[in-house]
Amino acid sequence: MRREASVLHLDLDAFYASVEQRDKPSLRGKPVVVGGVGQRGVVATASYEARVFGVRSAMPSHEARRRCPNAAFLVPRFDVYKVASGQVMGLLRALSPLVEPLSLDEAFVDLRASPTPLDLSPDGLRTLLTRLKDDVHAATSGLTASVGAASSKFLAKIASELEKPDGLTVVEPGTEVERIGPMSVGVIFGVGPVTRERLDRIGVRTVADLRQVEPAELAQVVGRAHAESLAELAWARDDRPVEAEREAKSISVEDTFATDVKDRVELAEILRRDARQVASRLVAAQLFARTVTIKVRRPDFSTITRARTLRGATDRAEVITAVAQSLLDAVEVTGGVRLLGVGVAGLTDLLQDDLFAEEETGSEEAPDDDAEEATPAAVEPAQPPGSTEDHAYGPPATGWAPGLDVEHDEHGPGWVWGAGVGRVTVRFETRDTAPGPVRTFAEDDPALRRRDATRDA
DNA sequence: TCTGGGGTCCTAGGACCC
DNA sequence: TCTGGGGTCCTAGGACCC
Repeated sequence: MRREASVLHLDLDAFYASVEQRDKPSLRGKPVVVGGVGQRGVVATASYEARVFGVRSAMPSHEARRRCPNAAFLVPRFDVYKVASGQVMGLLRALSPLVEPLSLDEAFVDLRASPTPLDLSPDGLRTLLTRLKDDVHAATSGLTASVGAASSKFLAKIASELEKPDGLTVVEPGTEVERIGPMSVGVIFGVGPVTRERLDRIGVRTVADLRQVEPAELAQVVGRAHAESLAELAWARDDRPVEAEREAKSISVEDTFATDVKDRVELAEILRRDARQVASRLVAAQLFARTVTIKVRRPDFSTITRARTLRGATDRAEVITAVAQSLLDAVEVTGGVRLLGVGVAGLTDLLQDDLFAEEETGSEEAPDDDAEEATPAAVEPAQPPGSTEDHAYGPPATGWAPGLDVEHDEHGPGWVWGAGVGRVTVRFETRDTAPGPVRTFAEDDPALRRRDATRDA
């Protein structure tokens, strides 16, 4: 805890949905839901207009449709969100170099680390934050942020939530303990539904209630490590530093299939494709991994993971594929698989470790008990590449998912309003136009193309 | 027509070593 | 052949976050 409210937390309001409303004038002021549009999709972000109908993040999309059938349901356009996020992070770094992004739409800033001294008095902070919000609005062509400043990360994050959306709250140092006392324990980062329920059973509902619990009892209910941090946070004691550079600890790729997959050959192909993606992300990050993990979710939603740690690290797709495949071989899948994923952990940037991994899967003889799994050569040819590219688990066959940016030779730029039964409906408008007209085309109309909207800004 | 995808951190048990 | 304790590494599962 600091003497001054020098920790800033910024959170962009309904971020994905707000970007969509910015770029699609006809959706401004209307309910918008961004997320998976398939049968098994869930809501990533709902606009405030959609929240009125009870649509929430992580809700199944079909439930969101039931609650708000008139909402526009769009797939995420991460490339565009990344551009906006980068603009906002840039503004934060201009305030102070010590910025810790939590996601595309959220970050902490340590204002104490500013090279030029800032006025950290409550009034000074309100001025600073007001200007920051204006700058965000201008730089992103209209997005709003909620910001909070306080003496710790914990309080700053609570502060930014208090007046959402478009909020600004400075928690004056010295008022923290009384401020959070009446709040639900759920405001504490790390207290989710399960912990809340457990705390509720011992009569703890508010942060102030938490202060009355014996440490031993708390540890019994939520575990030792968790208990210690909860007890501290209940008194607003939080010394966690803002950390700019956080190194990745794992990389993973997973897919939930539109329909459950039972065929092992098909699963092997998916596994290989996922392993290739993981490997290319390792290569891009110049990292190597020692542990390979697979994740299998069954139709009843039960989920298992299987992991194997290699003697050395690797970034090779063939190695990751071979290990993942041998792990999958030992998993019962006759009932079908709903989700399959591949991940790596134990990351290192030491190149020489890779030599060991090559040994492991490269050796022809494998006499010892703990000898490695099949060689890549034995696994790779199991299925001709590309044979299952267009699949139930992939994107829609035509690629015309609602929300995507397109361009038509005659009508210009627009976005996919809907697609199906061989047709695509497009609304021709952009961020800088008035709401535009809607037209329908054959899905294979040669005049219609995907468009890269990241250059619009 | 239940329940995404990408992560982090913690716990608990077993193997293994000294 | 009467039973230790600490430390590290690994695996599996689960809570939680955005």
